[in-house]
Amino acid sequence: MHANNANTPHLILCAREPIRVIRMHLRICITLASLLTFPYSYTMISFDIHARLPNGRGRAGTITTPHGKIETPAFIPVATKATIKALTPEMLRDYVGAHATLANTYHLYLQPGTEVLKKAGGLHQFMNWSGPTYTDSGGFQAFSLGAAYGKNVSKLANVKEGVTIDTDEDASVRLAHVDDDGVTFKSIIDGSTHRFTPETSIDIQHAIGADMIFAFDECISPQESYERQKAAVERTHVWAKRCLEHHEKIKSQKSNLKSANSHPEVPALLGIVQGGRHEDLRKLSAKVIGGMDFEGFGIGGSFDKDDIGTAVGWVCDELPEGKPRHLLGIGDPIDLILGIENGIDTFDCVAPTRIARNGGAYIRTGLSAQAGRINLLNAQFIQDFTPLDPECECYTCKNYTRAYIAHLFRAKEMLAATLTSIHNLYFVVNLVKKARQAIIDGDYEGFKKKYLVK
RNA sequence: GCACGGGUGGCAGAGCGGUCAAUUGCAAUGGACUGUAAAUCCAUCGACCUAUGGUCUACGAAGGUUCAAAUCCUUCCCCGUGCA
Repeated sequence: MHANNANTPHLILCAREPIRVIRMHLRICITLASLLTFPYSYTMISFDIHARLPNGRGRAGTITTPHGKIETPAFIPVATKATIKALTPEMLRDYVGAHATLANTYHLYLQPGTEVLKKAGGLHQFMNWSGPTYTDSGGFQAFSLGAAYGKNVSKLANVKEGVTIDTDEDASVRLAHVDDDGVTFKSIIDGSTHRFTPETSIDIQHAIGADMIFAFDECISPQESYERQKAAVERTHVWAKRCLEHHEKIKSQKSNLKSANSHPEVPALLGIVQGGRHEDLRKLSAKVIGGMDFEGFGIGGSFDKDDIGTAVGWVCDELPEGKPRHLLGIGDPIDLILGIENGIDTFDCVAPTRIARNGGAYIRTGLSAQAGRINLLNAQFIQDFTPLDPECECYTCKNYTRAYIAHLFRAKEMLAATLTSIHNLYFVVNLVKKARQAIIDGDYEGFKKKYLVK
């Protein structure tokens, strides 16, 4: 089942029947397993693969959750604080066409807190999003509020430009400190101290109530040494096991609480692979995490800016075939294409909305790095009465001009963020949808040629 | 008309003899943004040049004092307030 299909593309392309049989077999196994282990709780998720790329990695499928389906590959917009910034959930559904959202444990734990989430009836009801949801575990905040705090450090490094070692010893300014047992955070809201462990992260995520939750991992800077990367991988593996055990414990508790009319919903737990830019660490992590009983996988940590696809491929080749793979925090259009062809099923990323709020709009002419983006604050758009992207069919592009949105940005009107966020999210969500269709149609290369205009 | 107060770079507004091409904010120009610390951050912002430095022109205008003036003095021109 876990065979590496990278070298056997013909098998994938030509033999549809065997795949269907394997898929059926797999579903039966999963169903049986969940019936035997957790007879009283509703699962969780299932994953079906419908088509594959000739390279054996990329695939098109469907994740089924208690709140609906996600057709994969899919781009999952980020709703950190239970809101897609500047958008209503209705806009996300009707104008963007997104299938799911991803919220954040650390942020929702601080504000409004799990009691409010529980009383609201869970994340879906609270934010009025009826579709599938994820929560991230808070592991990333150990990085962004820790080593990266106050610095211009991205989790993407450019190896060609050289990677400097992080020698900054002034840890006092950090808002997060990691040790073997967990992470001590300071609240970004009021500075109060809070402790996250694998167990508390899982507890909080259960309380928030998403369909899919992530293990608590350690994400570190790409500037850290190999030794430090290795240590983070090992720590992440220990924490993954603890998350899984704690998750199982909560599941059985929920099962025991079962009454005739209650069907406690249990989220699916996804393990996270780390390993930075190092092939051996990535493969090791994928093997270890992939061997644990997660329902899906996240791929986190830092990457080489120029070569995300390769690292993703190392990992996906090691992960079990039949479970969904989520590439955490990656969303540049070019990276989505590279991720998909290397075996990623879902992505989340703040880039489309953050870039939108800062005046940037994706355009179709060239997805290579900066070529595929315009800055609406540039003087040249003040009297440009064309749509953001002339080839785009989103709500914003059908109804508004660059000149108008440029005016809104200069006037600091909120609608600028809304219109541009709709466009950017539509852009990436639909780019991935088109990739999915191309996989199903067997013309991924044609798709790439069309979208990778230099 | 008299008495005060004031005229500083696109705007607002510091500076009140040398360390001032002039604090700061806004505006402007460009850049960055990849599991959201982010409607944020960074750079530039008098002109020119053989450009981690140099030259010139600048703080209403014109003179003057001084080694040195946005800063002191004189006159003029504007603006505000008060009194006639």
